[in-house]
Amino acid sequence: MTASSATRPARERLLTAAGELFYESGIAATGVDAVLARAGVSPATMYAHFAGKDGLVAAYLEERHTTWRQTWDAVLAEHRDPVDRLLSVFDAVARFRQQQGTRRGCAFLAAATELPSGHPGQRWLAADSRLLTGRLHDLAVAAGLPDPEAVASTLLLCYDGALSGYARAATTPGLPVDDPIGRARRLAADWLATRTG
Amino acid sequence: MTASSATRPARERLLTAAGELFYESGIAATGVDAVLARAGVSPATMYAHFAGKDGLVAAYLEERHTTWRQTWDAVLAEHRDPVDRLLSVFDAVARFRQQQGTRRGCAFLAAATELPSGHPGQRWLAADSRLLTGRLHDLAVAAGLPDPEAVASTLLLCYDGALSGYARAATTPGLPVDDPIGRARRLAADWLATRTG
DNA sequence: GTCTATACGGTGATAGAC
DNA sequence: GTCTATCACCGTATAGAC
Repeated sequence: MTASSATRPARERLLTAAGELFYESGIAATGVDAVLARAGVSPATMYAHFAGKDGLVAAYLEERHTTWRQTWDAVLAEHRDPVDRLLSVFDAVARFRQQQGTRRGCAFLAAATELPSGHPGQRWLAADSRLLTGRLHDLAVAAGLPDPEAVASTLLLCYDGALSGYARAATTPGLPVDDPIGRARRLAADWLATRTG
Repeated sequence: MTASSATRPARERLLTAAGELFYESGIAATGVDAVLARAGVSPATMYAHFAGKDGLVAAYLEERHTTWRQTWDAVLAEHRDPVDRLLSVFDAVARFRQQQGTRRGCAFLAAATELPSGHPGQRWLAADSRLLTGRLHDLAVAAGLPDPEAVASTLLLCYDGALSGYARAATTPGLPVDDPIGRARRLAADWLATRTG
């Protein structure tokens, strides 16, 4: 709190608090007050750094997008086999979730349902979709697979399905959730096997 | 339900308006005022029928859950082959979306990200998850498939992935979306084929 | 850059008449 | 049952001092 305020700038503390609260409780349901209280920052300071709540939301999504891309980059660098590189999206999101300590679903899909059209944060939802489809497409091409568009679409479908499983689990007590990401990876791998073989 | 009353009851008009606005614009982002204006109903009338906004939200989710289950029932009754019955969840959701004229993602997954814990509407999110996993499980048993829990989880993963595709498309202009439900159905069918053969 | 205090608007909810 | 009118609150944003 006071110690962290001496070490970390208000802007960073705001982004951290926003990331936690927006992700856990939802964007629309989280008031600016709650973010300010958690960050230990006054309203005026926030408005000196961000263009209102919308700007704070956009900055939160941008930071999350950047971190996610870097995590995927790191995992990608560990693999040389073309199919492993294609499937790395699942390993990367598993690592990302472990790093962030997240337990709910995809922050970008969640934001897609909450943000009104024209919101500055929309840009990062589109960036997430394009990063996923673009990379998966390119990796499919590199693997020499036919119809790389279909490969990207199918793997994205598995990816979204896995993350949606966590969203369901968070709101359905008792629902058995056994490693959706691992399940999605195996499903995608089996499907790829029928195309490479 | 019937046409006996001269004018459509206020309660029904409210549920219709709520269904359209909550689904299209999000629950938290939609004010009660907007629902009242679209339904042509006064505030007091709404509070005579529902226990506040939370009650209206819960009633909206309940109605959607009921309609969805009935649609699935109807599609299920058209098939006798065990695998077709298992895959009917995709045909049913395609028909449901056509009937409702929806273009966005899953209303229950969306609500899962928006509703705070303890909200009366949470019950219907859980009901949706349990309906899906329970039926898929039973249909897998009826089909004589091994590990019916895994079958249900994998098919639910495909189902959620397909609907998430529409959520992405709604917020990412230019993203190619070619029949996610059909893609999910084929993916699930291929995966089932490796288990039945 | 940061804080305290405050103004403003919108939203959920109620009272009372018809 | 339904409406008109109104209230009370909370969340967003700003003004001015340090």
